[in-house]
Amino acid sequence: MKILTKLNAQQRNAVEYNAGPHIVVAGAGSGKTRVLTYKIAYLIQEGLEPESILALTFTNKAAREMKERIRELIGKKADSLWMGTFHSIFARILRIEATAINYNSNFSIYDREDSVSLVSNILQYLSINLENVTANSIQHKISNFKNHMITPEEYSNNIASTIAEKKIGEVYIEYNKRLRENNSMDFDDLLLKPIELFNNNVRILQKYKKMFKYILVDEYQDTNNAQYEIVKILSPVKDKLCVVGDDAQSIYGWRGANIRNMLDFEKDFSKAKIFRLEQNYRSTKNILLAADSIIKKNTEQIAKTLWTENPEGEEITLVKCSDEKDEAFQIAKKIKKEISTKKLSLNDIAILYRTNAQSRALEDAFRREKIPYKIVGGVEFYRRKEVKDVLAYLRVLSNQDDEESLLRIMNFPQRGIGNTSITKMIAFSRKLNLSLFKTMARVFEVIEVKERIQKNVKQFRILLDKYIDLQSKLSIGELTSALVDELGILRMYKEENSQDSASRYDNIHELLASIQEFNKEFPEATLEQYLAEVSLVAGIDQYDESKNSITLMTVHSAKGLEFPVVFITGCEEDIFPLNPRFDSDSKIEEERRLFYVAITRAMKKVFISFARSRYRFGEVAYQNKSRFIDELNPNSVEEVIDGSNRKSGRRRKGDFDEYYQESYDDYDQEKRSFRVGSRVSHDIFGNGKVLAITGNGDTQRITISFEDTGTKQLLVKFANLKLL
DNA sequence: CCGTGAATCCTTTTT
DNA sequence: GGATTCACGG
Ligand SMILES: Nc1ncnc2c1ncn2[C@@H]1O[C@H](COP(=O)(O)OP(=O)(O)OP(=O)(O)O)[C@@H](O)[C@H]1O
Repeated sequence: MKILTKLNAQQRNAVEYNAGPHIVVAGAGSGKTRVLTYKIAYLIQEGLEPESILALTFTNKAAREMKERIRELIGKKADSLWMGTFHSIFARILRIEATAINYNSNFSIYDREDSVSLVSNILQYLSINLENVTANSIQHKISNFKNHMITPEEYSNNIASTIAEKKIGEVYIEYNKRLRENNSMDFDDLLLKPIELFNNNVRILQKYKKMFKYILVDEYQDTNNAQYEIVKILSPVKDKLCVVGDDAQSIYGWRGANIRNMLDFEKDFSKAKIFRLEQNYRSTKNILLAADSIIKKNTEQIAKTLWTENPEGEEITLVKCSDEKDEAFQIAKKIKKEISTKKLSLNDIAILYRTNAQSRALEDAFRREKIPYKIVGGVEFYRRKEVKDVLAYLRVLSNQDDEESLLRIMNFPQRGIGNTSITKMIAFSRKLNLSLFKTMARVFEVIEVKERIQKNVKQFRILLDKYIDLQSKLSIGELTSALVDELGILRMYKEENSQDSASRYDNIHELLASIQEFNKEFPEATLEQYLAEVSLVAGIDQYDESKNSITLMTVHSAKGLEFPVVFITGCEEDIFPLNPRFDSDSKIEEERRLFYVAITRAMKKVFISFARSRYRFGEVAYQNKSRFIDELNPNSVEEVIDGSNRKSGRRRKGDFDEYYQESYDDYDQEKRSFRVGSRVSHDIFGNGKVLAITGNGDTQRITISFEDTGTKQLLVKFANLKLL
């Protein structure tokens, strides 16, 4: 079998196994994805129909690439595989079966922003105004409930205890009700509704169980309870199920991912077989040594062996910086040096960070130093305001019940329908139990709305009707161009003539081009299909490898990727690991896994940078080097050459605190008494060590790690601290 | 009633 | 630093 020759013995065993449920548990770079890819090719070659294979990946990009690899191995048959993310595959199935769960097949998919705006409208509608509770935080909570499969009723009746929680329960109930009324689903529904669908419709379940003769799941360590449930319900008659994952790379716990799915696989699927892969093909010995020294510090994990035939390789270089600008500049310098001395291409280099906000300083430096870069994630194209505005039009044309989208465009571009009028129309529509869209046609009955504005509404409704009608006559590309043209959106941005509006102008052009392109690829595609596609694109899906440039992204986005050279930036307490102050063990362990993921993206060389101070939330914060740096095996790390003029010149890593301390006074003459590293005492919390000081004057805050009570942030003004 | 500039809040990671 | 809310002038 030709396919199997590209695999080592352990990989081959996993690929050939066919007797029941099995799981491949293995460390980074050991070829888990490769096993899955080859297994699918192998199955097809052995005569299984590609239509009967369901393969679930974490990102659309991963699916696309896997499909491409399979096509290289076995040809066009790969095209009829069911391959995609959980979200996109089940959105597809939900559209087919929508009526069974009382939805229409043209339902809209709400992203986080849409959901927040819906929550915000509900808060107003129910006149709920809670201290310290924002629409944002409630949306967050609701998503969390859904990820843990807690229904609104369950939450309200059994979990909510405080008054605030009861109120949140009310919002949750109303939120789900509105989604249904809007013929819309949020991201989480795309995983919950299939469960509802299959549990309540045996015939539909049987249909899909019969259809999917083999199910394969990549990145199984990051599946949540709902995804587990889906796999469990659908798992084929003879348990032809293969999942692969690495518990040490589980980094989406905050989103409901449950490592237990992985740890309990043997219990959950009877006669499950475990396969292990132990040879790493990606990284140097040094990088594996460093990665291992990190992950060893976690208590909860499946023990794994990982070895490589690759050379020892270079040690990790620590880059000590004074602030985020210095960091960016030093990295730019290192990049140029790497490229010139090792004849690397820009594409070989990735810059990773913990939070998107960190990209700013890096971008500035790369622009100045003329290093071409591409950036993954951040504010994604399809989430930009101007793009979402146009998409909202398309969503209304496709689904008139989508009230959130309708509200978004009601007065965009400005047509003199203000908030007051909209509120009146909404009140009218609630009273008569009509959709807002239907109310628009009867706006003359809404007597509270001024006559002049009634006319505006009516005219707007006529415009929408016209395009709803045109849908069947024009291609989606033509339709959108005509609409954008009639709305005068491009003209509007052109006339505004600011830098901001110029980029909006470009983005609308780009959107139109992307629609045309989609149209060319799928000439028969409907508006719904286009919208479904764009609602589910992630930042990483738009990653364009053909452009010759370095890549900037979060560590989360880098999952599953590999680069010859990796820079891990901002390795400071409070950034990476982020927010250790509210910490539980499980959270710090997830941060540590994230750091492990970061290191293991590298094939040949890792740089780790950290800064003494950093501009954050509008003020300068003094930073401490990340605990993860100290956890690295010293043998895997190069001695630090200190840039400053010191007598000793050469210094070992680990003396950063001292270095820090000396220069600290330069920054803050007044507040000498407390400095990072100082030991202090507090009347209630006891003794502790200062981790960070931010801000000035009355708002100056101090972060202290107390011996007994953990890390706390206090206002210096009130803390009444004594220096020890 | 609408649009604009100032004030205020919040501030992870993402399918 | 960015988004959203608030107050005021048109
Ligand atoms: N048998 C093999 N022979 C040669 N190269 C291999 C082999 N197996 C895997 N590789 C290579 O090793 C690298 C890592 O493989 P892959 O991405 O499948 O690992 P993974 O276990 O999924 O990694 P991660 O856990 O980081 O996602 C890839 O470049 C792949 O081509």
